Amino acid sequence: MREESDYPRPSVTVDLVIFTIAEDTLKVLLIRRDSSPFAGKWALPGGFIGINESLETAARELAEEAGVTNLYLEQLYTFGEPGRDPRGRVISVAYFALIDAEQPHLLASSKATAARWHSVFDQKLGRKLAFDHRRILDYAVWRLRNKIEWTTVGYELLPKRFTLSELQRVYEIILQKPVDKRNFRKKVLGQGQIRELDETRSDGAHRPARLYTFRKA
Amino acid sequence: MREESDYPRPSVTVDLVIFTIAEDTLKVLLIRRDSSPFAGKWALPGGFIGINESLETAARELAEEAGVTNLYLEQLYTFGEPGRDPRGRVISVAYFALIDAEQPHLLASSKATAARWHSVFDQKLGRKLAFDHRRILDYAVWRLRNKIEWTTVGYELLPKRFTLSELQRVYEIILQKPVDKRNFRKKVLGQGQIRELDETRSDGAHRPARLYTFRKA
DNA sequence: TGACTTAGTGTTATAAATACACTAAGCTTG
DNA sequence: CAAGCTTAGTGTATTTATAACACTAAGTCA
Repeated sequence: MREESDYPRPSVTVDLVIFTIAEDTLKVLLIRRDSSPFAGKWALPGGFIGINESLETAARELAEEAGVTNLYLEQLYTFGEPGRDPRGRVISVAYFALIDAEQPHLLASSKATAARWHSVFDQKLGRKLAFDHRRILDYAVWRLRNKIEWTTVGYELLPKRFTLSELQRVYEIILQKPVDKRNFRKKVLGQGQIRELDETRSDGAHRPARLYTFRKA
Repeated sequence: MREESDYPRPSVTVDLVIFTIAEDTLKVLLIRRDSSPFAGKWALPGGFIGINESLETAARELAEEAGVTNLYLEQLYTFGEPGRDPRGRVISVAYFALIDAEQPHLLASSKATAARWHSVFDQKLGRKLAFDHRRILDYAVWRLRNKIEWTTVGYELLPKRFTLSELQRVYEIILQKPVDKRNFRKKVLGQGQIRELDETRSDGAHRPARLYTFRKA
């Protein structure tokens, strides 16, 4: 076992995969790089960690700088292959974040002008990504798909009040397959995780939908 | 976003949680610390990563130094709270490893004399652990429990040829609860992941057990 | 050779997941 | 203001997975 750390140290960064639902698709927040390497390509928001900053705090600050707050955050994986960053050895602790469907609109007014939401399912996105961010993004999508099947994390992508159809649509977008309406409603209502509100929402020439809210544990 | 890394860099280590089954319990490999901090306490095998070494390679080398080879390895989580190591900022990428039930016996003949197998369920173990290794170990046990319920990772804890009773016992030890023999056999045989061998093993005054082997995907 | 001990085997009941089609209600427009 | 449009909302039957449960089989040892 190597003893003290007089060895050269790698840099440590935090990279963020921030998802949201917008325009009927799953979007990820990317920053356009204006300098080498990968100038002109798109990258996950990321930055070096402060020497006294916890990983999660670093992730939250990064999100704020990108104009996004109030997020669900969890550690995803640590990517540390030598050579993944041409500038030198960089180990990146990737985090996975979800924000609700109202926030993305606020982004336009943020200072981070180079930040843009991209559809995750855009086939052309792969070739536009810097570093190994394609792989990180793929892993994050895989994780999101697993998680929404076994947990209630999908609610993090919706505003406080939502309709069951909206919730179902979130599942369909993420899983990229249709979901049976009756079975879906049976399942989520049976879970006891959402509360029916005394309110409905009308939007368009059809029956208004009941609103629900998520009760956190 | 912080730009170049002229900031002070944290140290990065890899820590290993190596599990095996021995003496009818789940064991973890620990190293007795002979120097400060935490002299006399037990720690997970760990070491600083080389500047050109991948995280997984570092983990495998670490295992070899501890006298263990041929392991199932997967990344567990990255622990990076400031203050988790009194010597300074140390970010540790923890790996989770399983070795089969024959290897631990080889350990006695290895050079790593300070290495010892400890029962994970020993109540007194918690207070003997250095750093935040209690937390890392708890998380690894939690992960192992989840994994054996949804995957075939449990087979990694057995030698190439094993009986169904041995496999069942692995599950009972890890889950710390009894498992129904008939349902268990139905499930694992139905999975198509193991192959029946034309061989049995006698050990003691009872009917000999059929041997099986795991077919990897 | 009889007793002991672990190996090995099926069925029934319960719970969970799936497949499937019509009525309800507000809005729009002619 | 009535007819038609559109999405909201609801129940049952089938299939599949999980859980509970007890006896016979076969080699060893005394």
